[in-house]
Order: sequence, then C-alpha cells, then structure tokens
Amino acid sequence: MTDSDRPIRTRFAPSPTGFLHIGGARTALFAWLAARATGGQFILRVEDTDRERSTQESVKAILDGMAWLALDHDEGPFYQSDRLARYRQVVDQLLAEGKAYRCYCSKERLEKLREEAMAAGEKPRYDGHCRDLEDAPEGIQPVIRFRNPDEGTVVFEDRVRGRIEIANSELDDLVIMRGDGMPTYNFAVVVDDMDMTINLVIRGDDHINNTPRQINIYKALGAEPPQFAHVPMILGDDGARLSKRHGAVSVLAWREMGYVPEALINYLARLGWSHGDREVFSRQELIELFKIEDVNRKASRFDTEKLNWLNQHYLREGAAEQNLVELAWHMDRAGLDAVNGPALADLLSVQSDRVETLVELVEQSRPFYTDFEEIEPGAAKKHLRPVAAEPLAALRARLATVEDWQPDALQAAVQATADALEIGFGKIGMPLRVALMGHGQSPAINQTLWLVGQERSLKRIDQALAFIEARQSAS
RNA sequence: CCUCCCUUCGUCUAGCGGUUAGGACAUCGCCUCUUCAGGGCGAAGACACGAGUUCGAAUCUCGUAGGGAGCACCA
Repeated sequence: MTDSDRPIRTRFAPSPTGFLHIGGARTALFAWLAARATGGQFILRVEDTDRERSTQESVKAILDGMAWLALDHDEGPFYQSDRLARYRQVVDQLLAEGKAYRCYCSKERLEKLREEAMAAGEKPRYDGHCRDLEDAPEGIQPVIRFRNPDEGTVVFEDRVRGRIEIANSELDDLVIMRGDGMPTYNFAVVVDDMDMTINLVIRGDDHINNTPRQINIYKALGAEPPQFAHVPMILGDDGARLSKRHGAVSVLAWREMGYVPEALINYLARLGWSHGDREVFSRQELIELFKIEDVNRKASRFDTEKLNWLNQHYLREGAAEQNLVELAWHMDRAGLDAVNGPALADLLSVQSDRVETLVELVEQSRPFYTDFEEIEPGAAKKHLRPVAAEPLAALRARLATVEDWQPDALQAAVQATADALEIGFGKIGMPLRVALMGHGQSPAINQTLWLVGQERSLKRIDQALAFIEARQSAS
C-alpha cells in the first residue's frame, strides 16, 4: 500500500473564535475528502484553550456551517477544554524527564529581549534564561517551556509541499503551558493528534512554520510524528487576505445569498485542487477522485463569478430534493408561502435555469405568490398601450375556457389567439407578460401563465385592461 | 533583518524535457429566440525576469524581482 491510498485518519480542528469562514471550510472539505477517499476517519476537535476568545456561539456557528455543507465527522467533537488533566500529565512527564522547564521570566523581561533582538536586526527568540535555574523565585506562577534541541535540522516530507527543512537554531523554547495551567496551541495539538492517532494533519499553510516545533515535541514524547499536508489559503477576489471586507465571511452567509451547498462544495474543491480538465464534480465523484497530493501549492483567489456559474448548474441539474429544501428555506425567509402559488418543484423546474442564486429565484417569483402593487412604469408605457387591449381581451376570453391549465394547453391558447388576430406572438406575449408579472421579465409566457394560475391570470389581465382604459381616457 | 513558502491567460487551472501551451469562469462577437435567461458557434487572452544544464526547457539548477507566512502565556 502506498502513501496515497493508505486510510487517512485526520481531523478538522477549528478554534471557536468566530464562524466557519470560507478558508476554514475548504480546509475542512479537503480533510473530509481525504478521509472519505481512503476509507479513513474524519475527526472534529474544538481548540478552545484560549479562554478569552472562545465562545459557545462560535462552536455552534461552526457546527452549523459544517452541517449545512454536510461534512460529517466520525468522532467528536472533542473539546480541548475537557482534556486539561491530560495536558497537565504530559507536561509533568516532560518536566520529570528534563525536556521541559519552568520559566519565571516576567513579561517585561521578555519584551525587552524582543526589542533588543529587533534592534540588533535579529530574529526574536527566547534566550533560555530559565533553562537551568537552580532556585525558583517565590511567588511567581511559572509558565512551562519546551526545551527545544539546539542542534540539527528538522526535516519533514509534506504531502502537498514536498520536503521542508528548518534548522533547530531557528527555533526557541516555546511556552507549552501558560501560567494559568492552560496548554498552548503548539503543545495541545501535538498531544491531541498523538492521542487521537491522527496519521495525516491537514491544515492551512500558515502552520508550516509551526510544524518543526511540533515535530520536536512528538520526538520528545517518544511518538512518531504524523504526516503533514499544508494546503494553501484562499484570498479575496482582490488578492488580499480574506476578511470581513469581503462580505461573506461565514459559509452560512453564502446560504443566505442563495447558494446551494453542492455548488459551494464543488467550487471550493476546485479551488486549489483539480483533476485534469474537469470542472463539475458531484460529492461522490470528489470522494472517488480526491488525492491530497493533487492539491496545489499556490494561494488562490475566490471568484464569485465562477461560483455563480456552478450554482446555476446545480440549481438546474443538481439533486432536486436538496434544492427544494434550500428553496423552501428561502421562501420562508422572503415571507412567501408556497400554498399561495405553484408547488416549489414546479417553480424550481421553470426558474432554475434563469437565475444564479435562490435569492434571485425567489425575488423573481414573487408575483406567483402574492399580488404586486403597481406595474413597472417603463414596461407599462411600452407594452400596455391601446393596441394591446384587443389581443388581451381576446386572450382573456380564451383563457377563461381553458380546462387543463398546463403549459402545452396554454401555449396553444396564446398561439390560437395570435393566429385569430393575425398578429405576431410578440404583439400579444409582451403585454400579457407585463399584465401577469407587473414587469417585462419572466419565463416563457405559457410557463408564466401556468405558474400564475388561472384565476389570478384572468384577474391580472382584467387589471391590465382597466389600466389601458384609464390611461386612454386620461390622455 | 532573519527563516520558511509561493509565481502558466483578468480568475481557477491542465501541463511533469519535444504540445499550434489545453480546458473552465469572466469578457467580446455571431446564431437561436415571445422578454429575460439559457443554449450553439467563434474571437481575444498566460509560461514574472535573467543566467545556466540540454540537440531541445513552462517543465531541471541557480540567481533576481514580486507576493505570502512566521517570529505571542493567539490558534
């Protein structure tokens, strides 16, 4: 068995200091795919050792985001805050073995050290002042530092970046436990990944620099380090790092904007990963084809236009059941009730290839569920003119007799009316469209009639005729 | 300053020593057409730069430039 098909046991380990943003979501997706593709496991772990910034709401937001994207986990969620005793135990072990030590340095001293190093044009590092301290000062709650090797080089083979090596002389003795007894990130990850027998750590490439320190800790613990795969980050469409300025920071904000999860999954997967020339992949195909080695190294920009294209694709050709769930959610949000108009499945079948998002779909479908206040002036002026009165009246009479209110019959009715009056389809189609919708854009006219429904269609034609009448007598 | 990472059309990417450098989104044009869409056809558009290695480099090596990350009792 080669590296690329060995079952991957990996995890997604967000810190609950915000929502699940697009970059985190993609890292989670890659980890999830890697696990699913190899028949391995995907574990969810919440890194909440930062008491100041971690919140329960964030935990919920992240779980909700994962659920919406249907990135299910096999184990967890585990919380680092539940594992404090374990970290303490490992720290004690390192302390007993002389691989870690208590440090009593004040923040002031550390600050001074940093400033001096900067001033001297050097990289700020802890100087090891407390490494071999004889007598401990009284009354100071020490932090615990890891005794990093002074010599040698840390080398690892990254599954996406290739070989990376850093000299130990570049590293210093990092704090692994704070004064208050909480472990720090670089230490907790190692203990957790070791305990959870993670064999491939998949994370953002901003962690490359942390990896050598962590490998040293694994070694000090006598553990075999896992493999690593550092995936590139996602930039905003302006090339700058993703931030609140870019709008949709939370994946759930994309839901609100009318995107369906399969589209976002497909888009995110193709951002930084590819399989030949293909663009469209179902979730199942992604699982079959994904290999972590095929992820590229370059940071990529988020392109909403391409997401829009994929979203439309999935609206049209994706699983209808899923789309209907999302559509219902948006209808509800827009204050529209499906009982007042066409079935959502009919609506979706007609509108899905005309819009890019569900928000657009719902907005453009309002007239099917609720009456409009006024006819858009431009459209009225152009299409609801006196010449339109006769065709509309004739059509109204014919439509009133239609028994089977279905697209085919409706198409025939409109065509027959046009033929009888010897006018082109457009002469009757546009006035009708404006009468039915209140403006000039809608699906094909027979489908529009179908969705508006018979009773409402007749009513709106009457309304339009009255409008033409009123305008005529006013002038 | 230092350490590490990155660099193919505007964007996402294919490419693993020999290709007219391919595809997709976006853009532009034409066709289809009862509106808007959609669909069809087509156009334009890239190897950051400079040296090597080689019969031959987008592909290998080294520089340069530009971007990013890290240097916390944040993760």
